[in-house]
Amino acid sequence: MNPGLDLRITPRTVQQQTIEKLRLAIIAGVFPPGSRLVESQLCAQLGVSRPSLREALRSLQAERLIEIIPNRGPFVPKLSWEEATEIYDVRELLEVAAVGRCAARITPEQVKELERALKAFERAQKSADSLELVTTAAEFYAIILANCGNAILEEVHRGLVARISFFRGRSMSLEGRAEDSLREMRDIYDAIAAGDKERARKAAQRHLGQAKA
Amino acid sequence: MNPGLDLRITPRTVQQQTIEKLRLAIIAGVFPPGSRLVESQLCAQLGVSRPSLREALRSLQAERLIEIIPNRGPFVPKLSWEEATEIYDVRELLEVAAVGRCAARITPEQVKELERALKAFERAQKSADSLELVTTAAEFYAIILANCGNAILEEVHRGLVARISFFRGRSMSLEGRAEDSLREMRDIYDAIAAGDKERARKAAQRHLGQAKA
DNA sequence: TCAATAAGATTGTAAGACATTCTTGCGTTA
DNA sequence: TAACGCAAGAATGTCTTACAATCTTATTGA
Repeated sequence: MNPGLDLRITPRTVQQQTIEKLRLAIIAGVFPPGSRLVESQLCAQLGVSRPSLREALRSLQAERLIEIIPNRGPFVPKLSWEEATEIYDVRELLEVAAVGRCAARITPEQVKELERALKAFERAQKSADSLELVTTAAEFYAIILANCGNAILEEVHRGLVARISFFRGRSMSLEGRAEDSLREMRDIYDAIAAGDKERARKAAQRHLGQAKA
Repeated sequence: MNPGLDLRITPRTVQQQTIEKLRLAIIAGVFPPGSRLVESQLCAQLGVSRPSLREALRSLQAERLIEIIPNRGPFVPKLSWEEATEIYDVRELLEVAAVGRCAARITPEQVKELERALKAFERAQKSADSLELVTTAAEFYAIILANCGNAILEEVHRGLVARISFFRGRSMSLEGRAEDSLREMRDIYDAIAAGDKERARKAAQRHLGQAKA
């Protein structure tokens, strides 16, 4: 037997589902930044008891997706421009590293996956669908992070991306930017497919540097 | 009035204190990796009710300081060598970046603070106190992270360091390694004090590369 | 010896209760 | 009129109790 393999089936508990529903709702912007989350209302909407809900809220607080002020309750934080910039900076750091690592270890099968993601982004760019652009670009990077060979790197990255999800819907909609993005992402893809670590890092650095502006 | 300044006084709630006590206990190794955390026992030890304790446990779970398997309860995870390596890699990434940023923006006052931390490490090295070595080295880096100008970077770093705290007690005790560390850390300090970003990054890279072995 | 079963322990979830704190509207007063 | 203070209502923090579901362990029987 392989002792490292855990075949345990984890039943989906109530508050686990509560966490996921709330997380998705927050990321999707159902609760806009600044809005308060009233326990009694959420209990009614989700159909769970207050203890279960509160446990879920604590998890989301630890993820920094919500803030909880004692005696005032939880609310969705408003990202200041400063905080958003800091998150973007760290995210860039992680993504550049991930792209480099990915180039050094990617398999042909994963290259195919990445190619599919790139084509999805291309389609989104042609259809000028702003939401699709964001989604497919995120998917492209998610694949890179998933294949960078470091699960921690991926985990931290996912946490940061979740926190700026509301912000990102606004950024990609700038005209003309999408075309540049596609070219830059293709550069990244080419370098990764060629297994050229340094070129991949440079391309990613360029892309993210552009996106910052 | 400065709208960015939040003067709110946050009362220390029961489960906030519970989180902190448990976090410290886990980091300090009171609950060794692999040990189970039984709710009823913790309630009695901490003097809090089960709902409060469970909320605290959810927070720690989100921080990855504990794991909770449904119907089996929480336990302190055993770090595999693989996971530890991944955490170290990301930590290195963050620290090198932080050292560079720190060098570019440090104030004379902060240099003094860093100097004190370095001297504390030097004293620990002379007294050959293994625990002190780990503590003071961590403090040295904590100061750098606190002054790197990016709170997110610091926050992520702190989360990762907490997860490998139990691991680190074992590493620094190697004979001779402390002397090298001191020299390398002095290099980092000198470069930061001189405001030389690239030299600081190189020195940090060298130090962490050494520590990995 | 091994498997099946039953008892005990632990967790997941809910409901209720109460003190504390925050918010808000109203009335009073300068 | 404006500012202050007070009181009522709402929401949260915390605890207790309760019970079903699940896991662990010990016992029993083949």
